[in-house]
Amino acid sequence: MITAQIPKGFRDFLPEKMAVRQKIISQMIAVFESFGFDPLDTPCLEYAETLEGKYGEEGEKLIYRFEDRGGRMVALRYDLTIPLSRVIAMHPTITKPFKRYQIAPVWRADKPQKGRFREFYQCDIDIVGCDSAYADAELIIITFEVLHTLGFQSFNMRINNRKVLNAFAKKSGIADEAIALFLRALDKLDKIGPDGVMQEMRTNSIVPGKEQEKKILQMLHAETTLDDIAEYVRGVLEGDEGISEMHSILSSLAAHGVPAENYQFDLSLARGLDYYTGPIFETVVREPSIGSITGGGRYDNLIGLYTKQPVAATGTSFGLERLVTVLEETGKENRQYTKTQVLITVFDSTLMNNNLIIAKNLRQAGIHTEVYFSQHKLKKQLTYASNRSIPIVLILGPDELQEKKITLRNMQKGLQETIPHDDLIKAVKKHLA
RNA sequence: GUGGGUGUAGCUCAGUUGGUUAGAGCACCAGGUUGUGGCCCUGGGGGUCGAGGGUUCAAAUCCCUUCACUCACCCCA
Repeated sequence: MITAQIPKGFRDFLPEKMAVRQKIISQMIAVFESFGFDPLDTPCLEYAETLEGKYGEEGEKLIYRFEDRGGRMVALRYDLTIPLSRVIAMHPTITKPFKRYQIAPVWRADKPQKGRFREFYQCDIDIVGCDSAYADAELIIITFEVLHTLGFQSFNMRINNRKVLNAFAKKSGIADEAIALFLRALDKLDKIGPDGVMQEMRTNSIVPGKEQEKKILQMLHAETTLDDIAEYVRGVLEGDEGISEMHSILSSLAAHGVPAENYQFDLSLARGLDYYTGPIFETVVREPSIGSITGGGRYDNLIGLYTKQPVAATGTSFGLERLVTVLEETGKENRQYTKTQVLITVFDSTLMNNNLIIAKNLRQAGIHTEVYFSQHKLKKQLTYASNRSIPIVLILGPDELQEKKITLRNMQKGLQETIPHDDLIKAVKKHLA
């Protein structure tokens, strides 16, 4: 027996859901294109080895992988960044810097919960073949523009840099093998506080001594500024580079007029994916508590894994479902989802051809028109229009036909008028205005 | 992957210490109104009580298994 279900963490999108999604997507694309980004698409399926070994230990477990009929190991894409890197490696002659956007589903074999699905849409923007920190800054500026356009009020874009983090770890005497653990502990600062982070570092025994512990704790406090960190890592080449990138980014954001309350340097931002090499960033919203709604960073070494020539790249990603969830919970969703503007009701089949001609004329005038096909009672036809929030209903029965007139009912106002045939388009437009 | 919570009508949920034909509101359908949605009135349809097994004279209720949903952790968009 077939049970009418779909796999856990997957979803159907009914028209009202699609309306919100499409609105977000079209506004987002407008912003992307205004910054010179072009669309690019890649297949859902990749060879497993293309994806493996890129995301780190935790990410690796979440890849949907399986054997196809030919015995090849394949995998559903886990994000849009790795497939893009593969494309760049396969097409080395593509003009750079290459700016692209992509809005497409990705799959993660995660346990679903609020704002977290096994299939979800990422909206990615990437700049390939440019190592300037201004490229990273532009991604953050676009993030702000998109969220601002969508009507988001309180959001916080956290910015950090892997080079600074590495230098921070090095100065604190953390061994190279322990850096992943160090970053993971650091990432929990929000949740468990400085002492909690230190506790976790102690249990993993990654800090060599008391002196280093004291230094780290000092850096974890909220008052710590970028200058304090710069002072701490001074002399480590990587650290100095990272600090200078941070200055470029922060000044760039200020120059673009991004409000200071919407972004900040945050030493505790680590990001889980292994492939980041430079600036990293993510956006969080306070309510609903849903984790991050965007995230990204620089991945200069990734493309080099597929080809001999390394290519610098940076990118960021919006979680479409999470954007929808936030907009819904803050009450910005749009209830009237149909695009239909006019419904033509029918009395009996002899009048149907007449209705079809009127519908054709309305459509030619750019009006979205739907014809009711079944000879249901008028009451039922009006209920249908009402349930779908169709604003205008045309009624043409024997009475109207005789006088060459049409009854136009404005469903929102509950008013109706009978007008001559020739005035129809003008009248409809008047009611829609 | 680890640990809680919840599964009863299309939806949101009641259902007493196990006790006869399992209820309500909303939604749906029909009529009141033979050419008029929303408000009101009347009536109606709809349930293998998530699934499988067990205990019992008797199970929505107790026990076991399993599936699904949900929340937290891990991690992340």
